[in-house]
Amino acid sequence: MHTDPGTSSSPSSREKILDVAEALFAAQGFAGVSLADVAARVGLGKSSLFHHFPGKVSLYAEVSERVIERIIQRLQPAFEASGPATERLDRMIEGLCDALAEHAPAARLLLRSLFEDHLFAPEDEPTLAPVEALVAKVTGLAAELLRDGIARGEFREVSVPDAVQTVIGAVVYHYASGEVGEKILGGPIFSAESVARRRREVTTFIHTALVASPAPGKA
Amino acid sequence: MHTDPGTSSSPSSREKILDVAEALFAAQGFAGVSLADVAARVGLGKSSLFHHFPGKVSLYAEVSERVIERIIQRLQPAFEASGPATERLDRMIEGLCDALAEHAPAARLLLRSLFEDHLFAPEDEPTLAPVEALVAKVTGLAAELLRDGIARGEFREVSVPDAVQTVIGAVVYHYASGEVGEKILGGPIFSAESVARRRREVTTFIHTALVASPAPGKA
DNA sequence: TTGACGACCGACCGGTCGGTCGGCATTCTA
DNA sequence: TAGAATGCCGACCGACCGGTCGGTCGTCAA
Repeated sequence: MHTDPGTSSSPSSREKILDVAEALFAAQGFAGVSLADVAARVGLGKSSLFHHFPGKVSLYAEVSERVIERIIQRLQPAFEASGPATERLDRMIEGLCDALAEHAPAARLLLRSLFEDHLFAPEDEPTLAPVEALVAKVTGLAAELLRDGIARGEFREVSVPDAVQTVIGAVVYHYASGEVGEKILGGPIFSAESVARRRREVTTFIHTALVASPAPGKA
Repeated sequence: MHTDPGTSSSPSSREKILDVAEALFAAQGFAGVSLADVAARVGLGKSSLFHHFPGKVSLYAEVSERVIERIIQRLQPAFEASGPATERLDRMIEGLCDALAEHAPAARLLLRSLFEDHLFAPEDEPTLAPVEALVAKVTGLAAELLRDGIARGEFREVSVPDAVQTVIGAVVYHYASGEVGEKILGGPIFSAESVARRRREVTTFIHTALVASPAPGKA
């Protein structure tokens, strides 16, 4: 009947709006983006945006949902696998790296979505609720993976919530760090070689930090 | 003669403006904050803000400078010490944790300052330049510490820029994670016990990840 | 007593914000 | 061919934005 995100309604304009809005929200934040700018870059009149989305917050929420869903899709195999926790951990981090690396705005948008809670009125909460649910889902699965690894004796006995927080920060921040990160790296963040090196480095870093036994493995 | 930031001019109002602006910028971002709101919370008329700061970007820049300078002050002893790199590393991370923990808005403001580059016009660059310089200084010192530790054989042979990025993300993100972080923790972020636990966990995490030899130390 | 000065204010400016409204094509349906 | 959606648009609205302006008030030095 109504908006069926995926194929029906207008397959072109709606997706284009989401793409443009995603890039702009990531670069300038919710308050820093004007719908007139979004519309102009898509090639539509501003009022046409309201045909596809009831308002700015809804557009922002849908953009965020799309980003997180894409990441969850990448992490699913790591969570569903049944091997040793160390391997699932590596697969999770690699999947997260890949998801963030192949879609530049994702990391910034993700971190921003954590910061910009206080910008929305209480009446907007139901609109944002699905996003919060998705975040809670993925962090819950990560915590479960860590708990399992500790129970199996594969990981040190760390505080699981703190470890989840550390992993999120260590992985996500890098792809959101922009110019500051590139100045630290001395080169681009999203080049093929940089992405590959980052994946290797951060996976080893977290692996080494969590695994109890001395030998980090065959890698 | 004119504005001497520190003690002269109006010791009260100017500091109050900076305090209020810091909290608001951290919570809502540069674009999300209105000067009218700042003025109202300080208890001044909006036009009085322009008496102390030439404009919004200058206010933002000075707030950011103050935050980063406070952090650098905390890290100084770690950088100036001359003991083993492992101890300096621990001291650096603990200092960073303390600085971020005792001043709640700091972490969010810090991360935001990385994200909100694209919000400012080229003409604002000279105003923001001191902030970038301070960030470059502290990241440079951290990189130096890591390089030294590797040269001494105390740390694994990691990619130093990546390790710096990982440390920043692992430490800073947590104190900026807000409601999401508290949902993951299952409790407050800035309570005394939470801060102490976090400090211990993240220090051990990074220490374990970087140090080649097994024993993480006495702490 | 005077006069310069810093802190402060209300009123106001041009411009931009998110959002609304009525209407114009095109296309699908019957 | 009637008619109902659908996608889109320009014009418009009230609210709010950062910033300016002219002026008031208390303080302090001469």
